[in-house]
Amino acid sequence: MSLTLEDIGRLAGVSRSTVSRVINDQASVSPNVRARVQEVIQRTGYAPNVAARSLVSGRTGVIGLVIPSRVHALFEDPYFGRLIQGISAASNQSGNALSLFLFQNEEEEAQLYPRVVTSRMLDGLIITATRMADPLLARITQGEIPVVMVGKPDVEGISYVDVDNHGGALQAASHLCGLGYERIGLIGAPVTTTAGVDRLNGFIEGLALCGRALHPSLRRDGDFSESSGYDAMQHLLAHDPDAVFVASDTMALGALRALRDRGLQVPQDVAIVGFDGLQGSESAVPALTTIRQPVAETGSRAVHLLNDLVGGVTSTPVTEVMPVELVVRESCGAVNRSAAEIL
Amino acid sequence: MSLTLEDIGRLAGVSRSTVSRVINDQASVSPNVRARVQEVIQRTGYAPNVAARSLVSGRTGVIGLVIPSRVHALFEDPYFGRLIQGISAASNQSGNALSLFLFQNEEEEAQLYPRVVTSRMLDGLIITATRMADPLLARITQGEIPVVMVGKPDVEGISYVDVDNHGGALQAASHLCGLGYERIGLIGAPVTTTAGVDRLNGFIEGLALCGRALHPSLRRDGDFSESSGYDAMQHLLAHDPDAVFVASDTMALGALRALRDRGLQVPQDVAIVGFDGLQGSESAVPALTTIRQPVAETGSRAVHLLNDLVGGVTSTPVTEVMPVELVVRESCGAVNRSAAEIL
DNA sequence: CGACCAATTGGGAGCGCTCCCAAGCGACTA
DNA sequence: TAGTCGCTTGGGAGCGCTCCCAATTGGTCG
Repeated sequence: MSLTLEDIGRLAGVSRSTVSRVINDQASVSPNVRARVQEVIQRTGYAPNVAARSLVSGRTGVIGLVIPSRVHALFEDPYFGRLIQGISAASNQSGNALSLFLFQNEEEEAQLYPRVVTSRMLDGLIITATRMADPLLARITQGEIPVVMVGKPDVEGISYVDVDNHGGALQAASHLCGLGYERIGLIGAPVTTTAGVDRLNGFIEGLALCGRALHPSLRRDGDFSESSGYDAMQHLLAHDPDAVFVASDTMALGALRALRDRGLQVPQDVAIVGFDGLQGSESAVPALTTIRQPVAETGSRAVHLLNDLVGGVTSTPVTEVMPVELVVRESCGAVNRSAAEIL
Repeated sequence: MSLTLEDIGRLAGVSRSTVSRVINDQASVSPNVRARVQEVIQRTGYAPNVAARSLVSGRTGVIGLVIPSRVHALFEDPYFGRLIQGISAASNQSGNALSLFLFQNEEEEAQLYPRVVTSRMLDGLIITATRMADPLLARITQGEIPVVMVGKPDVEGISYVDVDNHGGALQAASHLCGLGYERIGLIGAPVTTTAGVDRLNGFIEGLALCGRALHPSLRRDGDFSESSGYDAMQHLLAHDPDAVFVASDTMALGALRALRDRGLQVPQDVAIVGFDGLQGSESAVPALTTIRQPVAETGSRAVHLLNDLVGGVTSTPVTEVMPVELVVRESCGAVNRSAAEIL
């Protein structure tokens, strides 16, 4: 039914081995033989059987992307779509296929993960959206397979790509301080994630640099969902903030909605700075000032690190931190401010 | 390094063949041998090498999900996240792995698709988000591999799962007519998609049932993006609609933003009905009346159909249409209306 | 008590590929 | 001219599994 190396060899008048050499770009094939073989491959549309190939080579050409439990909620956030796009693009480019593992619950995870890893169907794994003390991380460190994480894990010895959560939050705090706000609050990301912890600490440090502290009543954590941002903002309003840093754009959208419902103006009554730089932050009303993180690039870097690991280029755990960028739009009040200054 | 059937056999004191029989749940293995083998498998954490297995069986246990070009824009829409979740869950459940193919452009698609198909890495393919006269469809019909589409293709002979776009749009039109609106407009989905065409026709038919027609100046098509909904609504406003059916929730959110920018009230000045039933439609201001489609279930059904095709249960193309449901919230004015009636 | 049968088990073959070694061949040197 | 070397090329072995057939076993029946 399907063509084999042997078939191509017969058609080109050479042996299986020679065809294999041509396909794998190995030296010591005479130019005209190479050309003849390539012509036959082109004409027949032959592609090597990946099963046979990986049976002997031990490589499958497939990398896995694991997004563990509780994603049901998380997928609401456009972040994952962007990440998947970045990872997919880089995989395509490096000649890998991408397998997606979305685990609905821990049971499924516990059942599927070991099988996936030990059945040798993957060359390596990219894992994201883990939480602290995630049972998944314990499995990883047993190290049957190369792993790169997106987002810093809370254990040592695993390669990862992270974004500068700390620096971004610090910048957000400084920006709000610099604009003269006095009662600056925080809607935080879950502190069960390293991103949540880093954004919290960066924010606190940023306030400290301006001689301020984060008053406990002006902090409320959400779970990355829009509605949790809405709820958190409602609580904070009881304590009268004049500015709030919201540790994700999706939650910031919820915060904006809460303010609108209360009839409050942004940024006049309360200024807002978000974190992520997602599509929706630009078309929000008012347009959201935010810390933009390079999501697709983060995914792409993870693929490259993983390929290095798989190819044996790297053997020790590697770490990379992607820069973030403050994007000033309307919600922080900086625009009005400078307009006022100009007048 | 890695365990093989032979190793397990040695540990259990039986042969390779017997272990294979146990793993594949075949008859004619004595109960105590079976138990002994299973114990060894459990203890060692053995999982069969998928490459070796699929080399001989011709099955890989992997299904592919293809989302073709131009998705860069589309991924903004939470629809795809939901779809992927549904497909992933069903794959996990049926013991398949899921490979994701996001093609950034037609070139990449033309290059990768044939290789993926002919290299036998996939048992079957789910394809979505194609447009009319999509070059990808021409390839499919050459039929090297079982394919199920999500969304009706514009050619015959391919299995697919679709949602009742026509019926949903018809229902939206009837609902708005029933509420007494007179100048009912449409922000359509691209007519380069069958969903766009079906929603358009369903809407026109629904108006016709109430003795109305869609005036050309009250129709404007978007491209599923929030901003296209914004733009379309701005144009429609020049023609003074009192209600608009927007053929996707994401575009409806854009339409809502356009109305807010003009200082118009929803539903008092313009009523809105969306289509999709996404998360965001509920927390929109005002909450969006919409036609809810069962996205995850659609994906799940596609996996099941594909498995039937792969397993040889089905051989002729199969078609399935998922029901949709009108979800009445605030933006259509029905709530206020009945409140007014009560008074 | 011997022959036959079903149930269970083991091992060979082969899936399509890569790797390795040996053979062929032309050209170049002593 | 004979020997040697390097470049090409072909074919055997084997990756780990499933499938098939043959061998063994225990039990049953005439």
